[in-house]
Amino acid sequence: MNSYRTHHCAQLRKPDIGQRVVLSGWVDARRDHGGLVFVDLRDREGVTQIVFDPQQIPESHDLRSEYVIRVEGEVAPRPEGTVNPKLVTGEIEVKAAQLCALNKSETPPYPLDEENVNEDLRLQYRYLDLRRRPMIANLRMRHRVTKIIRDYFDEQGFLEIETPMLFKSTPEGAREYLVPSRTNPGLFYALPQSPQQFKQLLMVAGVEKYFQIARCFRDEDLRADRQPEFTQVDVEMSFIGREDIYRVIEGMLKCIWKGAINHDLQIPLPRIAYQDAMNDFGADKPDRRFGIQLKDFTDTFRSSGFKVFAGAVASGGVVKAINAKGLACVTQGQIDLLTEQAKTMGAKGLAWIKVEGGAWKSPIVKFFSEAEKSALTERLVIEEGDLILFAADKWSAACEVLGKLRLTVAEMLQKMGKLNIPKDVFDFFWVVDFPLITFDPETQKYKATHHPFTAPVDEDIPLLDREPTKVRGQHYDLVVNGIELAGGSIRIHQADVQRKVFEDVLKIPKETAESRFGYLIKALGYGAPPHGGIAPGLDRIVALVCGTENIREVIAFPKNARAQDLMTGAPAEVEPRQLRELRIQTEGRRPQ
RNA sequence: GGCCCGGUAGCUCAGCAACCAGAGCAACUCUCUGUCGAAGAGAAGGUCGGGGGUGCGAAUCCCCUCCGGGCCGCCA
Repeated sequence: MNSYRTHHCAQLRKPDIGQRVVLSGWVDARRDHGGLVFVDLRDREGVTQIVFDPQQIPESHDLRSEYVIRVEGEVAPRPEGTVNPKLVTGEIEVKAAQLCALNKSETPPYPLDEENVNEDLRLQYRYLDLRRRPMIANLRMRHRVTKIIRDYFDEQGFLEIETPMLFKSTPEGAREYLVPSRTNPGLFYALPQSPQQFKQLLMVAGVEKYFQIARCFRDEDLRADRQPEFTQVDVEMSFIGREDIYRVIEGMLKCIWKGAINHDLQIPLPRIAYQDAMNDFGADKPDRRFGIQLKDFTDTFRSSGFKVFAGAVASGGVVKAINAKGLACVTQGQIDLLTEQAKTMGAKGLAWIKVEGGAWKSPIVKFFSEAEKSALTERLVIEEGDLILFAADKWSAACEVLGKLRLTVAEMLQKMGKLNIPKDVFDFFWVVDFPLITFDPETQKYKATHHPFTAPVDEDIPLLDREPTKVRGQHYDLVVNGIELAGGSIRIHQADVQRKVFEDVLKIPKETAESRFGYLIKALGYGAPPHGGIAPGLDRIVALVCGTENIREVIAFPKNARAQDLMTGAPAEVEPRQLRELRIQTEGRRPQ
């Protein structure tokens, strides 16, 4: 028998009364009555109340928060009226016969039962933070989800295969973390942004069904749902099409939601086209849990007296609007903020109408004809108290601006209590029919919407040369509640098509394509099977089932917004000797 | 790189030009045999993030700067 414990701290119940037990754990709370001392003893599983008689055990007065102790004693019923219904062990207590202090503790830098504590303090003392009940629950949930995923893919005949962390730089995508090579002075590895190319090579190798709980690295700016290192459920299959991917991933989600939070997901999931998502919600990952859909008024304003709208239409653009129901109460300051937001996204301004006191209050409404007004009233269902926002621009720009404003006004309405989004709704769906390539105005070049290995939809292949932006990719995103949870595609498996995409469509010089991706094209030439895959974000999945929006809450040791580890102090300076070995010279730290 | 919010005791926060900057909790000392965020008493704890400016007077107003968080850009 283990000498530290016979039971854990959430185990003892009424039937155990009279038993001699040993418990070990941390002092969660102490209530010293002088002639009687209560201690809530906590371990990973829960809390049990210990009662000390200080006459028998005088050291019980000296216990403090987070001391580690071993207690031997007898399970006793709590006296009439002192049962604690908040604890599963609340009907019993342990009368201590022996106390052994295994370790003392410094006074914790912040109270562990406090909900709202500065996150940098929590990150600095992460080992204490993880002792808190919600954090233990999150770690446990992550373990459970990961196990469900492994079991699921195992049952489906997948092999879990590890791929290298030290990879080659492929600067097309996200900024990479570079690792200098000592044995090849002056040369660098890159940490993978994802195991994309290796999993395709595994398909060429004939693995057929691969998955991996894979760590990925991206040296980009952080967000609440973005860490520099994060985990993907990386999946790839051979001899399949898009439908097979949907089926496998939907099955995985159903198992996770059932096993983690006992929630029954309805599958198959709905699918919406990229074009429709943009038209109706102004986003390729729309949050459909609330209405406020975009409406198109391009035809209404084609020959309008309001030249801003008519002009936008004349130059090939569109006019779109949303109705923020009940938001006419916004202040001018808030309108200015919304305008500012629209401008940062490239809009020249923001046209709006407040419906207040039975009148349309707006600087532009005087330009509108009666026909235009009635079209707006009818199609936007305008009523007293509404706020209408317009965008007139190129199709994609107008959609994106209103899509972002839609999220902002929904947030404002939520804060005012005028919009309620239930917590337990999971609106899952697939977004499909993305354009294969997009024109990037910044570089004035075509670039892959997803990545350059994505296969075009078969019947669109003839358009590759003539109208490349019309070509749809066999790409799919999994979206839930406005969050992109996964993205993937059917890949190009013919070397000549892959070469054509690199050289003719993306205009990557032949030599560059060869040096960066030559091994992949070469591999495709040796009998690559048709294949495709997807990569759901594990951190986001776990955050969803834990009910948090911040993935730092479901990562044991996350980085802060500057990608620093506040506990260990990484990143840090290194010894000059280390740099010499790597033949690296630095300019030192950037002066602050 | 841009915008927004925040920084006052160990923690959470109040104070937002005028007694000497406060409260709750924690820590410390003491009292107490049925508490469960124990209670009561006492004593202690502050470069008001830092620097500069305006004022008779600044935690409070202005400027600069540092730190934390959120968002935009960025994330093939």
